[in-house]
Amino acid sequence: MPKMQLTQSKITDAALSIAEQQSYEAVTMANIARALSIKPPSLYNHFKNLDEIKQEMALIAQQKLYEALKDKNTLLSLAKKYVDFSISYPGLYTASLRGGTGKTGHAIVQLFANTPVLAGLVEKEKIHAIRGFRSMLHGFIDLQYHEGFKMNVNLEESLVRMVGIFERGLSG
Amino acid sequence: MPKMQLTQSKITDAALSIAEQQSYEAVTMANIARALSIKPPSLYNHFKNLDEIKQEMALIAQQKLYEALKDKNTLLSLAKKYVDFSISYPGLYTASLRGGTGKTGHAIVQLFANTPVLAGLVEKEKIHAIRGFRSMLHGFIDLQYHEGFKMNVNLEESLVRMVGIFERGLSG
DNA sequence: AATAGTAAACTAATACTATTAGTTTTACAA
DNA sequence: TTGTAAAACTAATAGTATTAGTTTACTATT
Repeated sequence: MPKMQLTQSKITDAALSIAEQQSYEAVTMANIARALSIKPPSLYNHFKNLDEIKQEMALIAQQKLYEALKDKNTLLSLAKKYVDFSISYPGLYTASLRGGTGKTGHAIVQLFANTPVLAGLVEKEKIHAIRGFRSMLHGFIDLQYHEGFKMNVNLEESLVRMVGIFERGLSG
Repeated sequence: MPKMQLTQSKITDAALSIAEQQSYEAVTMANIARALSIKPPSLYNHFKNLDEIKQEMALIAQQKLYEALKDKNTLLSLAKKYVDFSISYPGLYTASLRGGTGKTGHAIVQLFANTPVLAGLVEKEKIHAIRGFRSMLHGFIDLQYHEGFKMNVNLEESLVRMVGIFERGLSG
């Protein structure tokens, strides 16, 4: 009954907390409402629907991913941190995928673009290279995710090798 | 009321049809039951739950993927067919991911392993290379999927370049 | 052929999911 | 102080998977 001044930011904060501590699948209207001690319909006074909440979550999750990556400047260090983020915060990583490539998305792409092996390429080739590298990273993460993180032991070695092959393919 | 001799195979066939013609998300107990003109609870006489149905779907979908790939013997032709399959039958491709790496999964891996650029590598390196290549393919597909197949025009070119980079990184 | 047993369907109910309509309450501003 | 608007609510709908318990239909045996 009290008005508790609910805001969009409080809602997305709650939603991100759930994604981070439980899972992305646990981000439901009921769970968000419970975390805020309100009833689900109240959320519709601030967001059109669950999808809009997830859209907003994606933007913030992308910013957190950017923050984690921003001081890295080689393909390997970016790749390692990228994978590390997706393992440490799977819910946040999943959330980050549900948003298009906005401002933050471009900023992340720029981190890859400014890497030694990529910086020298002509624009067109650079775009394809970045697309390929990100595909590789995301695919690596997603396949691990689907297979339940089985062979964790070789995970880092596989990543290092993959990045090595890609770098050699670019510079050679 | 008639008994209509429902079998596991008829159920998975119906489920795969739904995945193929509608979407993987449309694979629900209600939809499967409707396709078979029965009520949802009847499905539980043949499968423990929806997850087991999806498990079985995964095996069959992997077989269909293998069939589509089996006559290809270069990384590029495999990659093109792989992406083609995922675009032509997104529901089937999604289904194929929900199963671990069983017999068919290994058969698919062998197709990559027998490729000219990979066949010569020592076993350990080969494993990492295959893992990397499949990650790249899957990531490429999944990112397109999440971004809604925006830039379809450059899709093929990006793929060709990616494969080129990877091949050069291996042989160089 | 009658009957027992089993397999496979059913109905009804539970507990979730998102969402909408309509109502009440709270807070703030005139 | 009172009116208005924002923000909460309750109640309901339609969808999801699943379970319990019941009935139907077929099959095999006596």
